[in-house]
Amino acid sequence: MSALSYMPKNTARKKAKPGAPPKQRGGKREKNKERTKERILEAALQLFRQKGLEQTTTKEISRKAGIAEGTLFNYFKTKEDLALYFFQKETEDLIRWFRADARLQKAPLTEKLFAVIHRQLEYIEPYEDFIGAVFYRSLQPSSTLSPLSLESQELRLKYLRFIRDILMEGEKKGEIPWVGDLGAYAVGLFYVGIVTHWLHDTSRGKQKTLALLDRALSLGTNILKKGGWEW
Amino acid sequence: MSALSYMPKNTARKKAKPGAPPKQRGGKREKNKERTKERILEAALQLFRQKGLEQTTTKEISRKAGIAEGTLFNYFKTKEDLALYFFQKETEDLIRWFRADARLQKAPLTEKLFAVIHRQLEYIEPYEDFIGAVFYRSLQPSSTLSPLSLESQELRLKYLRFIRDILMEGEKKGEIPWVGDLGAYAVGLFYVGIVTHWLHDTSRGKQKTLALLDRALSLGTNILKKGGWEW
DNA sequence: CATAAAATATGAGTATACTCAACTTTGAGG
DNA sequence: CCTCAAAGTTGAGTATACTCATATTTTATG
Repeated sequence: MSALSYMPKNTARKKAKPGAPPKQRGGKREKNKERTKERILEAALQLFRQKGLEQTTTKEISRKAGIAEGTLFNYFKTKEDLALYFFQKETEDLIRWFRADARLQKAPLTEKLFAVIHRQLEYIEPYEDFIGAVFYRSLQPSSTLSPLSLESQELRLKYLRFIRDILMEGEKKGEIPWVGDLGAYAVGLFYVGIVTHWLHDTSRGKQKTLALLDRALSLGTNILKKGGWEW
Repeated sequence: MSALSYMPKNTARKKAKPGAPPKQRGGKREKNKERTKERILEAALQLFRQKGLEQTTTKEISRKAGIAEGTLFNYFKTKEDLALYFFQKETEDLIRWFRADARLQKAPLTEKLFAVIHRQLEYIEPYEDFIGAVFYRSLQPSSTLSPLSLESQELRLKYLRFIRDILMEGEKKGEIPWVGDLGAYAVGLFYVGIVTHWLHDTSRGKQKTLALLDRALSLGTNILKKGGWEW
């Protein structure tokens, strides 16, 4: 072997796409990443439901997902972020589900809102044990301390825009007067209240919360019809 | 020295009050405890305001308070508990302050509620940086995971009872129809909304939130006067 | 005052969320 | 197939909230 074989080859090789990311479809890399993310989410969900958020360690999640502990943090900035992911996914599913239901599109506003909130409660039911720890944090405004806040803000905005759209349909059909963005904000706030009630509700099948939900929505739309919003 | 001096004296000494705690007034022990608690709170408040909740370590707080790190946990179960303490104290102060103001006792309901909420906002202003992190947690329902929840529930109940009393005065004077416990709950929920708005409000002196507070309270009482609550 | 029990303080130790420098895998270009 | 840069993985290391066995202080009692 000559010394030459150790010399660096001066074949000024092009960097593989230096600026924009390659983003090729169906590559092994992308497929693996997706599978790993799925495995983390599955492991986390199972453990959160089993032992709650605080009692589940990131070490456990990683072991169950078959990865190193450090890898988990390549996928989710924090453990809280991981928990919040379920909400993000649910919000997206919720919007898709609502838009796909033709009958619901024509239903009265009250029914629409009831259906939306009811579906959300149904979804969070299995997570009851760790939901309290995560739900309220998703409301926190952005702060330099929490790298999560931006994302949870985005989630909140997506939800508010969705509600805004539903209300606007009601406005157009003359079911309620113009309530603007504040209307969506009020519904969001109402949802917080319902979840709080739901978390405390020990009645069979959370019947009390469902009853409250029904009555409060009727009350709200009735008030709006009477023009209570003009102030 | 004889071996006898090592023998246990068999003078069957009475245990100093075995059952009930001594609870003596003005003792050195009680005085020291109070002073230490004050020193911890002072140090914590200063640091929280300076660097926020997350960035402040318990080691720092202890050092500033002139105690060992372990001692801090003899006074407050968790760091969160320490932060929550400010709210507890404020709620107690708030109730005292309201009851001491004779003019306010006779004012219309809207003014009472505005005064109460406005004072709360004023109080939390200096804590803005860490309030978001603590405020929403104080809403979480009890859970075996969080040893804090019981206390924060108690705090919430104290506040709700206070609001309930104010509303009851309005009911008696015929300012609003009977709203019951749910009325207090609604005001509490409204307060959550106002604080959320306040946290996001970048207008000078939080003017927008104050305007919203004023208008929303008028709207609310007007609706109630019209009998909107009957459902 | 002397003593013991109870209350409180202490800080080294533990558990765990998260970081980071070193290692491995992938895929484009030759 | 070979090379190499970029992407991704790894687990030992770090920071820090909280625990607990031991030491110290206070108080009640003879």
